[in-house]
Amino acid sequence: MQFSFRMPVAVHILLCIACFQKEIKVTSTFLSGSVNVHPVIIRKTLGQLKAAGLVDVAAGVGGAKLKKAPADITLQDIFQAVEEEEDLFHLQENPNPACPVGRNIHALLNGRLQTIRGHMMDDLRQITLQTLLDDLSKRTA
Amino acid sequence: MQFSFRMPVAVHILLCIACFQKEIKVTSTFLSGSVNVHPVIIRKTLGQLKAAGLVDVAAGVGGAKLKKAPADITLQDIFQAVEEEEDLFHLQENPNPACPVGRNIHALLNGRLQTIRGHMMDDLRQITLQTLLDDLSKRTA
DNA sequence: TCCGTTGCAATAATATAAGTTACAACAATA
DNA sequence: TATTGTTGTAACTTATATTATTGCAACGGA
Repeated sequence: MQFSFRMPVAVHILLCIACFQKEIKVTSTFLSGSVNVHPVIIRKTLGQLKAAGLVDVAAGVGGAKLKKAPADITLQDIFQAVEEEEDLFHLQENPNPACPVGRNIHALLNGRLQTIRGHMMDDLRQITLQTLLDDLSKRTA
Repeated sequence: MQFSFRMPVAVHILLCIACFQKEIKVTSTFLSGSVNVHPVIIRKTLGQLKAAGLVDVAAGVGGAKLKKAPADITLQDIFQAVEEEEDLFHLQENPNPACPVGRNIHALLNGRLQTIRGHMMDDLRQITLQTLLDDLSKRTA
């Protein structure tokens, strides 16, 4: 059990845009070739990133560009743009209210799991696109 | 996208055992009634908890008991007993090696995401079954 | 031997994600 | 204006993972 492609794919997309937007027109077909994911998934993800204000996508002519500086885009921004779930774990919906454990299990776990999710968000916020770009240029040097 | 029932269900099971093991024989049928999950799932989960050394299950006669003190069972123990995945996110398997981003995306993300997962484990380790039992008795008082 | 239970396998049902196809709308341009 | 390449969606299919269900052998005590 783990999170899906989405966030990593979105990061990949944004890195490609950051690297190539000055040289070429970054289309969903181009991105599809680098990420190796279907163009429609790319467009859907791009749409979520656009809705989150992270990128601009040219309507007819095509091509995506970053809307913010890489240092101002965090993994938390990206995560929240593409993942809609509020909870880290799926809790069983109908525990038995006649059982003291069943009656309280949600209350016991919810707060604590939300706290953990909050820490995860804090961690994601520490990583910016610029961090990754710097690391990338080190590796390609 | 989120983690499945498993961990919360396992926690529910262990709490029920802790609460009722002195009074009654805690069978998978009984647990099924409180958690509201199919008995076979209960037995499977119980099997994982047994393999992890957290509970003892009586073979023919039936009934489960804690094998360790509630203060010595952490949510991390439970999580690891029932979730086998190593990675938090599913990375795209075949990015394009001809693209500098595609060639390095795994290296860029893997370490950072593992660190985040490590923090999550640290958080889970801070919560013991005893913590939850104390909270539970406050709520039922 | 009978009974309730566990352990396990096989299968079905369900949910979610990803892939695929099709097509309207858009903007540049020949 | 027609053409071209692209985006934005919707509908459908496929793949995968999780949970539910059924069936049955094995176990241990009454």
